Amino acid sequence: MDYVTLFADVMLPLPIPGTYTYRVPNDIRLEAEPGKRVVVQFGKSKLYTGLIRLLHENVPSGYTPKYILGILDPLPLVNPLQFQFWDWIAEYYMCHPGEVMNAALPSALKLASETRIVQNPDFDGDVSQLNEKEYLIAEAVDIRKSVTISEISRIVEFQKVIPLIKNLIAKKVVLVEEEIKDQYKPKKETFVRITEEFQNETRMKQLFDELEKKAYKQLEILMTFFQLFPDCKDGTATIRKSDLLKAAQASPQQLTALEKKGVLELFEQVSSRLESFDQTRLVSDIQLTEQQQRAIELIKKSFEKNNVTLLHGVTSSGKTEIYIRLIDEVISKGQQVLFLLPEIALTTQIINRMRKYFGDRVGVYHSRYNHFERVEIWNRVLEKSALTENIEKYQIILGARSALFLPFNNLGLVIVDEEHDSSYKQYQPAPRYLARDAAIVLAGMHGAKILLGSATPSVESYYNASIGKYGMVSLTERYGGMEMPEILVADLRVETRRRTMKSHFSSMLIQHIEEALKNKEQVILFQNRRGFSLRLECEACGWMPKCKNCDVTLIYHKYNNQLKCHYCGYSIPVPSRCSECGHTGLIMRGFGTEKVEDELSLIFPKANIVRMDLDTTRTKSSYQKIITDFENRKIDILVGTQMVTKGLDFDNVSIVGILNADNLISYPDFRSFERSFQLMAQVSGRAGRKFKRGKVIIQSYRPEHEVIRYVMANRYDLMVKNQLAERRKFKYPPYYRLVEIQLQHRDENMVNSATEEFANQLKKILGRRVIGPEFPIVSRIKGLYLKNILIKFERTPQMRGLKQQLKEAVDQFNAESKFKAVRIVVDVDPV
DNA sequence: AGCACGCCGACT
DNA sequence: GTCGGCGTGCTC
Repeated sequence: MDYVTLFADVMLPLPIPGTYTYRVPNDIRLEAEPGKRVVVQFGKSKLYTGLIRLLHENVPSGYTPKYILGILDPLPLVNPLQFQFWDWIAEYYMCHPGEVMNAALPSALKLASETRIVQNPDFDGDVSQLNEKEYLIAEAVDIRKSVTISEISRIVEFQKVIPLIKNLIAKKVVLVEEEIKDQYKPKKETFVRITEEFQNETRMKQLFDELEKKAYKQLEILMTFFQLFPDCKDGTATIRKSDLLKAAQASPQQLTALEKKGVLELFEQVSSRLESFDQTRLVSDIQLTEQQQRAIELIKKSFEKNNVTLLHGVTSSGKTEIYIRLIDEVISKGQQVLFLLPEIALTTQIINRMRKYFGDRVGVYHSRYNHFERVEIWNRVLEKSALTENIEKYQIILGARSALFLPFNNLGLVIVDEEHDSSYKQYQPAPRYLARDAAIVLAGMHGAKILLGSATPSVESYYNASIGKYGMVSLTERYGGMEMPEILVADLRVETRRRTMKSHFSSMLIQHIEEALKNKEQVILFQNRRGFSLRLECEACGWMPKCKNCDVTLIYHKYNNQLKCHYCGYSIPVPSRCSECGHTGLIMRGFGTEKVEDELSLIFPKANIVRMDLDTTRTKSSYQKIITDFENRKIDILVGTQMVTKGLDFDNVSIVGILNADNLISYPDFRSFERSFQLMAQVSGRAGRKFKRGKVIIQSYRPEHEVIRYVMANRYDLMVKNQLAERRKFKYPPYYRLVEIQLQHRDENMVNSATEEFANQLKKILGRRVIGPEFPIVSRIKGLYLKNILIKFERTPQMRGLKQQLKEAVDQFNAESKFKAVRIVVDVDPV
């Protein structure tokens, strides 16, 4: 039959502009569809997974298109709304579409030619069902253990590789190596069922009588089984062994006894990696306070007029119950909900809470999941997926910022909790997007409503609400009538002068901790990361060991007794003498992690002190253990970084201490004032018990500072007012939009002159909107010198055109100047 | 991003 | 005289 040749514009996961046109082979032209993945050769030898964006019949001129080598998906993996969203991100955040694709697709969906194929450990060696070519590949894999796709293409014809490998995977002969790397093994669980012999009712009755006298617990196991499956008399009723034991409160030995008697039989079954959860509570059972009830009504009312509503609720005001109610209403209409949280706020506390009400309809998506779990989640959001045809779809996704990219097709509501959190901004690599803002755009494409929640909204969102662009609903009372904590400031100047400081602890803080411990109450101490790190310094001349690649001092790590750079990983053993003056007296500077513990335990020898920071929470389980121990009151004092401020609710904390408020406030950034307030207010929110007002102690050398005064008075409103005035005056967001342009090169002079010239070029089109060039705080990273140019755009409709001009200027500078080798990184709306 | 092509320094 | 450094340009 004659066809007009079909062509496909394919998007590749690479930092290149636009799409590339490939020819669709006639034998698979019916399978081709936008949104499906294809394997294509790009360049001399590389194979990539691309996505079909568009099918057409326009014969390209000037080159001969290559063939698509294979179509990977029976059904589209990406829907048109997603493509529209990706395009917006690429456009707005000035990056390449391929970079967005890279961020959006779970890596397990992007097999490239260097993906290695290995033998499936379950392969029994039976090659009888393989055809000749499959056999050749199987043999190669057997002999060489691991083979790349391009190597296989030397064995068989290039175009046939992908379908052949697909067949071999289906026949369980080979695996894709990434699966091995991620320790992917299908999860197997033991299930229990009644043996054929005992499906006979009289036989079972007989057994019951026997067991009643001799082994009552075994009888209980059986009774529990029959209670769970009251009308199942055949062998189709199965239950997870662990579930049965739990329900019957029996031991494995007791179950084994039944197995030996031939009553029960155990068998293994592959189960989903994603845990299954039962809904144990009904949303309608939530008892809302009057305040919460009112808030829900106000939010709904606000949604009638505004797409975006800001929920400004003080800490512990019960925002979660409000979210749950709103989510319930949206999913009952058959729509999807996206609930975004900052990564470190995605704790089991919040996840379990959602699962109690929504069971298996909640999916969780964050960085602690491996590639394969992510693919499963993707497929359970996708409207039509071959993989999960008969599995219940997720209607609610609880996730960190990357959850924005899941294949939603019918969003009704997007919630961005802790919307002020700076970790919503992705900085490295591109796309450098701000998830909160992108969520608003995504919701707009779906016609969904957006709820931004925070106890301390960002200045931007608060401003948008105050000018009527967003709706706003406030919760001013804490749940259960809990009072706002009392905030005290320990004046470190006075305490230092009077010599009442013990190491880094003021007498005021120590006194309060003592009292809390006496009352069996718990304490949280907060220290930001900067303060936590230990540096080495020469006593005599002040020299500090620096990284040879980066413009930073090295950080001491106790476990391997080395100094390490936190930017590039460069590390050296601890030097014994100063390399400047040769002095041997090198001392530790900074309030290091162990030091806090050591010194605290000297002051409070009986207290159980645990610290929580990146080092002690490397694994998911260690993090969870600290939380659980703290909840169970096994820990008296918890010392931690930002981590202790997010998403955790403890009910026995009477004292919260902020060890050094000053290094928070003194950070040289236009947001430092806002950030310090948010952080201190958030940490303070951890204080308070059901029947007792909590206390917060802020240690500072500058207790008269405005931020501290606002925190003490709990005056978020004044903080914002102050900041808005400042930002208007100095041309910062929300009145102006920032674009930061960073130039990078390993030669310092090159960066200097390039930035100088580029800034001058930009000034020609953008005039006084161009600020700088200036060195960033860390001016060299991984051997590259860095210099920034900042652009301040006013918020007018013409801004789009100017941004377009900026983009052109960047491309032109990249392509034509003598500074081609200088890398340019553009960050729109830096946070 | 990756890879080939292409022009300048330390080695068989 | 070659091997290899990474600067430059292209990939459907």
